[in-house]
Amino acid sequence: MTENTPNLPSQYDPAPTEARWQTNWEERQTFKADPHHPGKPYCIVIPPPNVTGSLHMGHAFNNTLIDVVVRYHRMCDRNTLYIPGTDHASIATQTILEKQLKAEGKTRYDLGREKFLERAWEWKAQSGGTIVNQLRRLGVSVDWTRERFTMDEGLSKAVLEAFTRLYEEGLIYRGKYMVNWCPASQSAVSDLEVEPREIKGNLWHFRYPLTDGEGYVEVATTRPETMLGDTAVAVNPNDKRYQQLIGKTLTLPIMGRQIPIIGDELVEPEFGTGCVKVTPAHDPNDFEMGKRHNLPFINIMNKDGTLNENAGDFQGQARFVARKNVVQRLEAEGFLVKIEDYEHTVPYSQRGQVPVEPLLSTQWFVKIRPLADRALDFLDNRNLPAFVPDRWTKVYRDWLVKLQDWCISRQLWWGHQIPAWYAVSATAGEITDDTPFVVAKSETEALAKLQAQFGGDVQVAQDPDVLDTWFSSGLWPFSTLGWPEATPELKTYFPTTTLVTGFDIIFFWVARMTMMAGHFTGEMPFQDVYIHGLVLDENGKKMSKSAGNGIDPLLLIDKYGTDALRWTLVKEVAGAGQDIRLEYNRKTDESASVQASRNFANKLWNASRFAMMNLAGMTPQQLGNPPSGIDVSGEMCDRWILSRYHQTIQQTRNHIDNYGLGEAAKGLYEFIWGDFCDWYIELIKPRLQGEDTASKRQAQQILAHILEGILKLIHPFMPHLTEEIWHSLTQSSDTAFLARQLYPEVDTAAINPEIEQDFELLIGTIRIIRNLRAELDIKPGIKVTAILQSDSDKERQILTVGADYIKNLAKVENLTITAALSAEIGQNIAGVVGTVQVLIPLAGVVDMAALRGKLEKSLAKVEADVTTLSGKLNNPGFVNNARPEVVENARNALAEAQKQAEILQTRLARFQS
RNA sequence: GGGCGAUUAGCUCAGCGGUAGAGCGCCUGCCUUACAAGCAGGAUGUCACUGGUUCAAGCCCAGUAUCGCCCA
Repeated sequence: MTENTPNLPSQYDPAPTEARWQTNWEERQTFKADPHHPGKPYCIVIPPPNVTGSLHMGHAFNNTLIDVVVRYHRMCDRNTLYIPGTDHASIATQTILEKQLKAEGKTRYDLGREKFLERAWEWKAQSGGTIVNQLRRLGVSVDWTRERFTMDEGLSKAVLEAFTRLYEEGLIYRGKYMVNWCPASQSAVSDLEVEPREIKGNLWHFRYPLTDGEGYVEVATTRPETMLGDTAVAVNPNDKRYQQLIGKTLTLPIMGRQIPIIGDELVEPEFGTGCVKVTPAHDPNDFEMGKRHNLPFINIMNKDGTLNENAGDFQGQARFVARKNVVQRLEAEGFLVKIEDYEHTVPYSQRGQVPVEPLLSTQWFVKIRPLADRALDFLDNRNLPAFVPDRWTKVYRDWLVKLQDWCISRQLWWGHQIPAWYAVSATAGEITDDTPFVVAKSETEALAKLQAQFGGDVQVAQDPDVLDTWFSSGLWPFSTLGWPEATPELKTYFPTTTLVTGFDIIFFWVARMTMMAGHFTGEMPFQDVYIHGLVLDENGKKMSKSAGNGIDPLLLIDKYGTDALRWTLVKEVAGAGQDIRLEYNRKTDESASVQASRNFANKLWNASRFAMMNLAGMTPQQLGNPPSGIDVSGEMCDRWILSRYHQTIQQTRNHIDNYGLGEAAKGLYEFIWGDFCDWYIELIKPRLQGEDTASKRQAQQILAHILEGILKLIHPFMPHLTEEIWHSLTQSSDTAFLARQLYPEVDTAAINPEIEQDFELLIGTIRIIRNLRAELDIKPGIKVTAILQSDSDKERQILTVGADYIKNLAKVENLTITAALSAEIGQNIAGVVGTVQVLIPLAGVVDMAALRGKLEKSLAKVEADVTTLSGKLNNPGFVNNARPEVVENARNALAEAQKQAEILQTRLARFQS
């Protein structure tokens, strides 16, 4: 230790360090991008979280993975931009607001649209900062000066531009179609926002009488109330039972309406009775049949799920109340045949958590085929975007192939209001299905257009609906860069490099971005799509709000530090796409795996402390770089650690370049804790405290050089800790940052497999001696005598070079390295490594039986090896067919095993005598 | 019903043709002036099952089972 020892605590305290660097990075605009900066651009846009949400483990995982690759590429001198931002989440946000209103006994209609939106913006301002501030605690290296929100001015402009262009190109239309209606949100929802649920329900069988009095037909349904809107009964035209009925007329019970029996191939004769009731306004299949057979479309339902005037006596009843009453009435009138128990799937609205109602209504749609086909063309002909792991390509492709028109209108207020204006003079302000309209970028423009058509005193009203949130999210990779303006950002950073996201939104989001970008920019919005798995809870279950099994990342950050959480999330990722499971104890809020990562952070902290205590207050720069790997002379361990270091650089870079983040992390862990801390630091301690100034200087140089390299290598994973240590180590000013240093470059000349292999013999020898010491229960402070015998000149040479290492790390006083054992070495115990036999003379009383047992066990293992290896080599099939180096390896292994067996037999024989 | 993934040490997971690995946990011994959030040593496996390909199979192929996810 020197007079310049920095006074650092022996335990790393993440909280103050992390807060300090987060503030510092942001205040100094460390991650602010400059589109005019030279260097190959590297850009990632954040998958925008819901603005009124809060940070959950999925966000933590996603942003950690993104931040690792972003920080890495920034350090590789790419012109890097990571854009943060949030999404307005229309349905989710509006649901929250309406709940708040309900608590006050009000509805949104009591407030009116304008006041409601004022309130929505207030809520956004108040809660919107939450998730953004939580993101800061993850230490993400985003450019905060470019933070965006899907409803901010620029992005709203992009939405307006996209909508009007699609409309003018005939790719957006308004029409009356069957949509998924959520009576809870009172809005249409897309197919993706509907989840099927297995329900134990009933199948009701009814009798409909033939008008001519010649009997009945029997129909079965899971939704009895819809019979009020029936306009036909259908049978399969090939069904012999009913063929003759086609064309006849039925009298619909309750309503008394005359409805035809039609023949349609769609009817499955095996289902129910083979006769199906047809309700064209309330079922997608029936809708198609209705169109084919020109049936009336009778809508019996209001937007809130109650029945309307077309439902006769049942008007005003909620749909499920009406269901009971309709069944009761049918039973009373003798039309109910039977009620069966019936398990079936019912589509539920994800947001509203109620069954959706197929409803015929007027909505806006995107004509999707041209957009999807374009995206498919990019995928098939240019492999864009490239999915990692590749298996997601098929999922994405299949989806695009079968994609149907996208309903983009939502009967909500929070969101981008549809830029369509209607001439409502003739309808007293009402917008009907037939009201003429124009699409325009502003009311002024719309008014001008309508006036040109209808004259000066036309009364206009804007479409009250808003757009699906994903419409604006679909523009995110280019709207955030300034589109439709031709900004320098757009020019430099688009197409973005990579999208990192979970598989759950490939359809929702990824496909919509590729379609929108393909259409508006003629390019795919990113080259690669890195799809990661989910964070599962301690029981391997998906974390979800409804299951209540989420683990709060902030709790773990408070307890163990951000770097520890980041490290845990990354190191558990296998390959690229597997789910990860997080260990967690719900009683104590402790996580063994995050704790292990905290311990690793502390290990690096202490190794750094040790280094700084031994550098005489000098920085790596002041000490100067060590001789390059190939030239470094003298100490074998110096050449060894430099070889290991450069190999680690190479592997880490390769892994990150291929999205193998977990592998990169594991490799770094082994190098830092194993090679660097357990071996190199221990090996150079005598030199650091010794008198040989040249040797000491070289050890200091390498120690400092590799430590600084380690800090750089691991910085993308553990940014705060490394930034902190780097400033101490390099004594850098507050304006320089590790985050902006260059990532270490590999020097392949320093990689020396032979040295590494030789070094394994030394490590093995040290381990054997330590093991023998433990067997003999020799206290750590006591030094022993050891004899190393080998017939191999090479092995003896390696042992001689490394003699001091063996003496120091195995606590050996008298070390003999010899080709031939002298006769009088007396009683001893032995181990074997390579073909070196390691002997420690026995002193005093020891447990002979135990030692013999140990020898016998080793021998048995080695003999088993000999058996399998010689069996292999005696097999001509192996020798003739296997690759030469494989056979060679087997020969060497056999020779070594035979030698080891021989040594152990000799020892055992001598031991017993 | 269609598709995808998983099944390896008590637990969490690597390994994807050439004699089974890591971390945690467990056992033993250590407060060795970087670190007890640590150091050293140790034990632990019909690699889900059944066939097949191969000189050689956790690893490739076919099928079976169990669990999970996605789509209808």
